[in-house]
Amino acid sequence: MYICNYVYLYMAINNELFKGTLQTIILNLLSENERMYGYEITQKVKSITQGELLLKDGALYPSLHKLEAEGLLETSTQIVDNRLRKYYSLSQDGEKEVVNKLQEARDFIQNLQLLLNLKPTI
Amino acid sequence: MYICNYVYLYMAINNELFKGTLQTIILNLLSENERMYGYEITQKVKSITQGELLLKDGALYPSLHKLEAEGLLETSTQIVDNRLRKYYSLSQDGEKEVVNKLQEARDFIQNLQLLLNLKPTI
DNA sequence: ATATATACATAGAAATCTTATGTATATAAA
DNA sequence: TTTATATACATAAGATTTCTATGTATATAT
Repeated sequence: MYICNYVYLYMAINNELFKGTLQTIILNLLSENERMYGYEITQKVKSITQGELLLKDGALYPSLHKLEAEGLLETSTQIVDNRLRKYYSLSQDGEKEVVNKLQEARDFIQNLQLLLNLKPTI
Repeated sequence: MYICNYVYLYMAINNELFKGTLQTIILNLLSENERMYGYEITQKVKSITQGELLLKDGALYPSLHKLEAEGLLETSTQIVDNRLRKYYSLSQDGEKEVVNKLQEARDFIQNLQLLLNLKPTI
């Protein structure tokens, strides 16, 4: 446990920049996977970013609960190997919303690149 | 004043995503302009993003003060047209830090694009 | 005259994420 | 066989950032 926490502290990059992007990330992952459970999402994010972004429990679960409360996600529970899994999937509203969120993210990246000179202005 | 606020409310896109990027944006603007004052930064951000990102006073000034307190910015005041201007410029530490922040931003954008499928995974 | 633009500043509220903590089972390693 | 690690969920308290609202003051355009 101790070692584990240390490793995390040194691995985790500055997640500050990811603030506000979590809901979009979750919705997008669920748009390309019929259903996922929380822990699975954590691992997926970790593998996609090669360990650079580590989704914390304290951020993920409240975010999932909020998206469900907003009607964007639906859930179903299942017991696997004696452990509970809570599967999340996009609702109809969720499928609409992910399109909007992705467009917002594109605009955001575009503007950020302009502001930081990370792209030729054309 | 009223009309002005309304216009702002309807123009401003979801700035949620920009959380955490403000310091990097400020430092980068100052790395390509010898010195800038607060209001000038606001206008610059507005023009670069074609009005999509509107930097609020309540975010900008505290952020400038914090960067100064951290020793990344230096200031000099000047009176122009009977109005006070407080010019900010990068300190030596600031010039080093902007390099780090820009690299973090590049990594962030790269990872976000991977997570949102906004780029071929190659 | 009045509204708008310029120019700074700060306090309180809202939102998000981190840290810390809790419960519980399965499996690999010492 | 004890210990650590991985799996799987959850929440409360604190930190940080940004937004909203408010304040002061001058210049300029209508």
